[in-house]
Amino acid sequence: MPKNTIFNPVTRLYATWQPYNSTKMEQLLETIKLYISLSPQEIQSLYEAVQQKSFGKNELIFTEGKVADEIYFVTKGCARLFYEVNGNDKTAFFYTEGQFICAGESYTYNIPAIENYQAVEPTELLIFTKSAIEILLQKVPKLEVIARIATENELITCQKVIASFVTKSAEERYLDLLNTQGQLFQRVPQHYIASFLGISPETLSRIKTRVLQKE
Amino acid sequence: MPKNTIFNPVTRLYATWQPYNSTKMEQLLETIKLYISLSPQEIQSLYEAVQQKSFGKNELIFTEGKVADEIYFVTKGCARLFYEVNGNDKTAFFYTEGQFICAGESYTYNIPAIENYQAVEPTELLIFTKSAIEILLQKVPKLEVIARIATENELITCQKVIASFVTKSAEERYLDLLNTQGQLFQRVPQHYIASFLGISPETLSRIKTRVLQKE
DNA sequence: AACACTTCTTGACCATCGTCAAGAAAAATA
DNA sequence: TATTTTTCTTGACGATGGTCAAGAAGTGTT
Repeated sequence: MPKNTIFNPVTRLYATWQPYNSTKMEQLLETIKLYISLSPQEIQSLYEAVQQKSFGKNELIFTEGKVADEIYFVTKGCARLFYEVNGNDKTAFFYTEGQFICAGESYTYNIPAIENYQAVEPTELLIFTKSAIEILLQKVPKLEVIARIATENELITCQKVIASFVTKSAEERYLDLLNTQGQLFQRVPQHYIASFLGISPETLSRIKTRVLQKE
Repeated sequence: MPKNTIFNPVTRLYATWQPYNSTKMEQLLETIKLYISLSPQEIQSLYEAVQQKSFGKNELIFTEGKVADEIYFVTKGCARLFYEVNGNDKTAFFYTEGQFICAGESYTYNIPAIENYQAVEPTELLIFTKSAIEILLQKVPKLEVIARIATENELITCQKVIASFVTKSAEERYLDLLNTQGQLFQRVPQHYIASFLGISPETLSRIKTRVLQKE
């Protein structure tokens, strides 16, 4: 049995049980507590719905072509969303601690995904399978609220990204990212950030020196 | 009393009542029926929650600085989302028949919106005020599903737009738009489309001639 | 410490894009 | 229909960005 086998409720008897790590779970609970409160029993149901998995640096979390049937929650590390486009890959988004990851269209409409997700540092995820979520939501319907809020927040974030592409120059987007997500520059290779900004690595390098000279 | 006054439940006694147009409502019902079925009583509740308003060409539907407390549904015409950025405006999205419009962050978190919405052709909207939605969802909880689906679909659309900015050139984005939303070029001024593609009107004009020559 | 590998920077050169300005075409208005 | 206004196109030119290539800096591995 390979290490880090994903726990699958359907094949429960055969899979390696990955005990949840209470520290990791607490991080999810913190996020949930921002919006609703849960009884000990409800928390127990949550525990039963989730598994945990660790990914090494550069390890792939999910690859295109598959139908997504899991939602991930980042408890540690950083992952990126990238698209494989004729040979080279393009980073479209970063996910850090406290964020949910889901290949939305694939998960919702059961079609093959075009997204890839990869750990860019050692990363730990909580994993909810679709079937586990169905069971969980029957037991604890008010968690629907969390799903709605997570979706709304991601939508708001995406709309801001689009607004930045439409209204701002590459240099402005770089400065914005520096102000709002500065830690990313310490955590992920610059060429990933470049493609997230919609430019080449060389251009990002030149923008950086240009900005430094202005100071 | 100006024509087309927005019906406001709070000032019901003073506002002009805009009777709903059953043809327009049917369009909304068609959209809803794709996902759930409603009893005659539930449809009646929906009718009571909604008002209708017409906008002339170029009329502003919603402007930045206000806190959004309404969701719109386009039954006829076309609207654009634009941002006002030091003097000139930048179009970030188009909404046509069957789509919901909502300044998400403002509506969700009660903060002033930075978005503007404008009719680019004579446009007719169904309007749901926040308070009317609250009442409606208490009466017909299963409409929550529609809210969730509409949010999910908009998220998926936004993710595709971001993917196109990150992975494609301006010319490729133009060709994509032509294939998927070609009618837009017959309906809205080209400089709106240009800024939606993240380029200047002149560049779009040149891309068009370049593409024509390739054929 | 030595080596390999990845990442980052820099230069050269060319392609693309933005801006300004002028005029043509199309649409709205009188 | 005539006139005004808006939209679209085209040219010129400068700014920005992409690509290729070389080398430097930094990481990780043995």
